[in-house]
Amino acid sequence: MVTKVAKTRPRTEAHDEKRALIIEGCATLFDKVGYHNTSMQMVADEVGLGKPTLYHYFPSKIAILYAIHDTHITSLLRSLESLKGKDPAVVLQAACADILRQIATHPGYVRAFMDNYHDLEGEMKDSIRTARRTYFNMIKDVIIEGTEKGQFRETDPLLTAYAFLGMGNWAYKWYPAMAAERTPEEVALALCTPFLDGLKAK
Amino acid sequence: MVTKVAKTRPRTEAHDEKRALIIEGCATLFDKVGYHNTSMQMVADEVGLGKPTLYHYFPSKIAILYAIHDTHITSLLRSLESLKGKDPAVVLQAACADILRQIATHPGYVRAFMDNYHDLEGEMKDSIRTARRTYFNMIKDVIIEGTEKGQFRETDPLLTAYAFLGMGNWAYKWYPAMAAERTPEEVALALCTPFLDGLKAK
DNA sequence: TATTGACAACCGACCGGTCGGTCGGTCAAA
DNA sequence: TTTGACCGACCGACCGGTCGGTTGTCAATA
Repeated sequence: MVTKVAKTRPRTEAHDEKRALIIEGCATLFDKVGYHNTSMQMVADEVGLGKPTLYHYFPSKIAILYAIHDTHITSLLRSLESLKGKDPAVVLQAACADILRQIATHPGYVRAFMDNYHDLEGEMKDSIRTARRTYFNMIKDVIIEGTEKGQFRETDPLLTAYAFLGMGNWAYKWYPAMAAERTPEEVALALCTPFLDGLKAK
Repeated sequence: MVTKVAKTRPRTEAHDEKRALIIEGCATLFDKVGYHNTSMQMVADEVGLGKPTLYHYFPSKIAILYAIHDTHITSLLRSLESLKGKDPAVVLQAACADILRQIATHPGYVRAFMDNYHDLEGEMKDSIRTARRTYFNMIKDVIIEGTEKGQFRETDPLLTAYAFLGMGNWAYKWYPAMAAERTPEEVALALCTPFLDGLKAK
């Protein structure tokens, strides 16, 4: 029988595409009416499938919510990772622009990520919590680095990180309404300039 | 018949107290599990009443959500109103402390206010939207005033107001966990200092 | 090359359970 | 005897998820 070469069927090719399609449809609805007001039937209609077919691609509604969380936080982490080594102030402003870009291009992902984290359960919640913590600590470490280099004034880095991320994260409430007129980079500059100037050591 | 003194029955006295009790029980549950995961039966059990009795005090679940929104925003508005005339930077920091105080003392109110505004309907939503706008515009006007007085640098007051409120509002996600160790005033100082310093004109 | 059979994709109909809300009534106070 | 406070039992709607089955396609076989 030698080696088990060809694995039964394609599986990955079209399958993963449909999965992505379902996630996208879900995100659209989550953006419009929120997670709890979105039924699986609505998702099925949005994607053009029967409701039972959704369960060929995801084991449960929460699993889709998890996929959305995972996609979003993975994207943010990868982006922040690629900024390593740059100047602390530059990293912070770029991270802020990242968040705004996600809000502009994937509002449903961000809304679910912000409002429905507590609806995750078990291992899914653990996994996302870990990723969230990693992201937060990376931001906090950038602030600590800036302080140690003498570029930032002495602050409580925990609270400063919360303040900084609050500015950016909160934008999911208002930025979608003006995303057509203002680029993420432009808005990130306006948001970060006073904050970063105040943070800079005299 | 003279003046219509005693109105049929007590009505107001104990009635309003029970209403407040129901609101408080609701807020406790909203804080713990969120609006959508709180059933009217859970509220009834929390308050020690039968479920139908709740409907003697509120016409619907949404009406309780509205009462919570109304209580919260009214409190914030009254507080901000009382700061009129003071120095812009002082007003902003005090407003930030107000928000943090509300988060510490009424976390359920704040969580519902942040996460479930879109679940309000009709006139209730209109009314809260108006109050939210009023509050936001008052903050924006304080920023404009600071700029006109030459105390703040020139900025886009809209985005600056969003940035400032984002810092404070976002705290409902993390401040409850440390509210026992850090006072609202203390945290408001840490949050506002870099931001306000950066905002101040050179 | 034709046959076959295994499996992915798909779904109409249905199920158990829960939810917001109501009905019809009891009871105590005044 | 009126009226507010109260609630056990109930209802219709809807939701997440499943069942049982059909179809289309492709790889192995003969």
